[in-house]
Amino acid sequence: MPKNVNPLAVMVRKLETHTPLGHDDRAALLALPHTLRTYENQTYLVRRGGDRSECVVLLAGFAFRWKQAAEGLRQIVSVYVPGDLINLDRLFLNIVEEHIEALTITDVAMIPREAMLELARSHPAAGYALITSSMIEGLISREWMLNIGRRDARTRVAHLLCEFSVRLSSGPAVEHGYDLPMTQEQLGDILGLTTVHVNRMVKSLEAEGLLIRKGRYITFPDWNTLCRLADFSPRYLHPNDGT
Amino acid sequence: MPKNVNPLAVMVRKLETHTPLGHDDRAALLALPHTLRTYENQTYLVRRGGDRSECVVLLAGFAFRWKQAAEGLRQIVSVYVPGDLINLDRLFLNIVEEHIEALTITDVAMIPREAMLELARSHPAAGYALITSSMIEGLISREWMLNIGRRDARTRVAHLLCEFSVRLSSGPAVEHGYDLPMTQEQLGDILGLTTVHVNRMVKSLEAEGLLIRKGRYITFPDWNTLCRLADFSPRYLHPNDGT
DNA sequence: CGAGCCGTTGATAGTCATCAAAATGAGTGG
DNA sequence: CCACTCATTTTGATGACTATCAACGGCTCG
Repeated sequence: MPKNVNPLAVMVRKLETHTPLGHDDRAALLALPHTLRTYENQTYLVRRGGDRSECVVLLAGFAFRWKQAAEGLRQIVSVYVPGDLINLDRLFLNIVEEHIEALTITDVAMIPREAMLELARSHPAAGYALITSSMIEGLISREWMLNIGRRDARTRVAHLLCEFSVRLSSGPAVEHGYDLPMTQEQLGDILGLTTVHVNRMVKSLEAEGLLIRKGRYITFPDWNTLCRLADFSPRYLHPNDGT
Repeated sequence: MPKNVNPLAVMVRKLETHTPLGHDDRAALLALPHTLRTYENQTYLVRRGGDRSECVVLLAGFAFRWKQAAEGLRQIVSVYVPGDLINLDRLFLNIVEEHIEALTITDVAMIPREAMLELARSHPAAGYALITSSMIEGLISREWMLNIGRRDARTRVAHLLCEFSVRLSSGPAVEHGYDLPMTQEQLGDILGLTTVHVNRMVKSLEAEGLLIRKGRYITFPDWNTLCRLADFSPRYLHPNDGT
């Protein structure tokens, strides 16, 4: 990250993809007091019963939120990408059954809770943007529910890979290829599948020429066919386009 | 509903279960302009591309939100009970891939969008309460993801029945029995199972004496055992208790 | 009384989990 | 540079859970 660039700019840029902001609002968001931290891979960003006094913004790297069933099986319920506010809900709720963990090395900004609430009062449009981002998280959750509940394993895997492709590319012109930030075991924990079966589905997509892998880097030679097979449409990721 | 009672009282009561409100805030919520409507069973309360100018409050009856996969399979992603704001997210998002449908005959109040936004500006605590209720909806969604993704069919069914039992009983002292407002097919659409398999799981629970049915009315002779078997803990439904 | 929805049951098939173990690859230290 | 370790990916064999298909019974309602 270059010097002299406000670290929160990545968050503001993200908010502006779905909500228009005025100069004042943008300035107020960038002026939020914050402290920067770096977390290692596989450490908790937010833990059960942890501190509720700060809001965490993901600046670089990836993180995920998970829950656990009685038998120890894990379900990943959200994945966060740079610019995301990863625990906005903890401004309002005492959440004890969910954990947020770094998927890679991450840079985050911690913003005091009071500053967030005050911002929402003084700059309604900025508060509106924050709430909107949380509502989009809900949209994604519900699409995941559909994915897990009503699509077969291959379609599920393909759908998730498509979603990441869109979420990780900032602009529409970017090629559909990226570095998958997680293991197949973690994919399984997102999709409600076992590691073994995820592997077989990935290989099956590869065998059909819909996916090319070089290590963790994947590309999609035939994006349109893949989307059709995956039952994927990016509409739920960009709900306010054309409105 | 008796005369001289403000229909929105059911909503305010619900909000107060998770967020304390002052007299002013309560009064402002009750003073929201609204029109009352009744919807028949199986009609759309909110439909794709529909009107975004009003917020719908469920006063009596039940409703659900659903999405559809390519093959026509349906996934129910939320169920709403009296007092719920069922489309708060549409104040912020243009949602086209989700529908909200009445499960029973329902009474609703329609509140103009502008009045809602103005209320949030003039009475921050009331706005806070509204957002909190939306965050709780997110908590439930994520528990459903865990349920669908990582629990077997019997546990899934039992968990859902436990959840409804808690959500439908207003007070802690209420017995754990209620009138199930949906068919087994709809249960399947919530749980990602087929009708046939839901039926078998329900019967299996019944055979073990964990469930008694009289038509749609169900009771739980051994609530504690059922909760254990269902991997159910009501914590996610009452996130702010003890905080 | 017929129509239609809902719940129930049986037989069969298929998807995905489970168990076990071998490859691959990155990182470490000698 | 070469063992060596460890996480991750891959493969095979087997079995369990759930879907699918088909049909029947019960109930409500016009």
